[in-house]
Amino acid sequence: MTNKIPDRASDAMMRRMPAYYRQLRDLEALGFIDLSSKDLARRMHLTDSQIRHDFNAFGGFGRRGRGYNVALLRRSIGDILDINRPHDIIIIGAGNVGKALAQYKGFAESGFQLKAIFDTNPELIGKKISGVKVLNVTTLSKYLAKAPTDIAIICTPADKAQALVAPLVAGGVKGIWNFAALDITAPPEVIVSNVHLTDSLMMLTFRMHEKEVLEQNKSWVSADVESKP
Amino acid sequence: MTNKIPDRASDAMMRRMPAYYRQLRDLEALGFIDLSSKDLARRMHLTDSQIRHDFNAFGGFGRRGRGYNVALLRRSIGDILDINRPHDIIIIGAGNVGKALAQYKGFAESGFQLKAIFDTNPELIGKKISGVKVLNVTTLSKYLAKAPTDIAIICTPADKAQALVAPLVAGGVKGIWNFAALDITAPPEVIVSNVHLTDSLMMLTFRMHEKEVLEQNKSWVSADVESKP
DNA sequence: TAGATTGTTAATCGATTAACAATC
DNA sequence: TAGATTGTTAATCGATTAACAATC
Repeated sequence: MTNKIPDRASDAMMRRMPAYYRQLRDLEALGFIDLSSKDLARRMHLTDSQIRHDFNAFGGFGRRGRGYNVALLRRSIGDILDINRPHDIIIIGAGNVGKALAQYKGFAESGFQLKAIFDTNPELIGKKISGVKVLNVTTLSKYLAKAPTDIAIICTPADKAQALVAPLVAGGVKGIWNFAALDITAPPEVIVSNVHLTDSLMMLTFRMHEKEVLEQNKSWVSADVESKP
Repeated sequence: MTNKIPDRASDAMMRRMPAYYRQLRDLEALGFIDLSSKDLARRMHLTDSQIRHDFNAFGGFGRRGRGYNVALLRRSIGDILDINRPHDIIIIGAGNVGKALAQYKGFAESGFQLKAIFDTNPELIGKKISGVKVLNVTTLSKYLAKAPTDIAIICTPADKAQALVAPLVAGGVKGIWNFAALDITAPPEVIVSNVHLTDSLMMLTFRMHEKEVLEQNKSWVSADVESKP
């Protein structure tokens, strides 16, 4: 309500925001009207204190004694995430990853509208992937001049990714989601998110291995304790 | 060297580990022999202090006055991540996401070997996706009994995901990477990573929007300053 | 009103950074 | 040896949690 001027949100908080949104969307669909921070905390395995703290960083959307109105809260967080309006996106690179993302249903459900796919492969250019035309990447700048686009998803080979940044930025793209295996950099007016799919698998094996080691240590310790009379 | 008994690593540190590994792999390929925490820090936009702190949580792999041996450090971090050995993986669900992950080259390069794909669609069962057979999901338990598997990647519709956990755990799977649109839970002996692709897009629009708002506030402030005589 | 629950400040906890003795 | 750089402890910073007055 208070419409605070927020500082830049921490990464930790930013990561929680979409989870709040999903949870509230689900609860709204289930017919929930009001919800306390305590209830939400239980569902999301967080503390109620953290939830109130997070929401209050943006001004506070609750009513003392009553809790939060689910629909209002969902809309407010949607505003903060800027997903209460549609976003036009394009995909560059129609290989495995690009094609899969193009066919992915979840984006459209959240208001991300795929408008075009770009590639260099003459066999793909002119064809459609899930109803969206594949265009020649040489026409990218011309396309962006005509069709303002919020977000570009880069799914090209690693060595082609960085070169795309300049035309994208010049064309007015404000966010880049990069799946190419090499981190790209962009001027500060553009947000870049570099994704490394194998990193996630490595984090999984790291935790799997860590658990093994910790359990091994635990049993050493108990063996040690047992060996003492 | 000291082979410390580590605590559970924080999420923040865990996220840095694969990035260290990639960086060191690249530097090793480029022929680097020694590397100081300062050099690595510059390359990765971290502080040297944090890097030494991170490495020392696992025992310390450097030599005072000389820095770190790149090959040794890469191998040590590989050990910590447990990626110096191959891992067998299976994919369950051969839709868009499952198929794309099956065709993704990056996994094999990091020692993640796709051994089987499971689906319910009779048209897919028996066919191959990038050289790997699609099996009937009803044979999953039988398969796991014969072929011990480290990691399962779930790419099924949301309502099918949770039911897979029991057979996977019973079959000895130690890690689950879940792309289904609903969070799954598993007993504590198994590591689960729930991925939400749209969350990443929302974080992008969040930062894009935040930047807009912050800049708007900045110009209000400067307008305010200017308006004062 | 009494009970509930927020908004918000203070206390705590944990992660990052700084500093420097150890040592190559 | 002198210079460099780690390993490690202490200081700082920031995020999370606790507490409670405000108020529905």
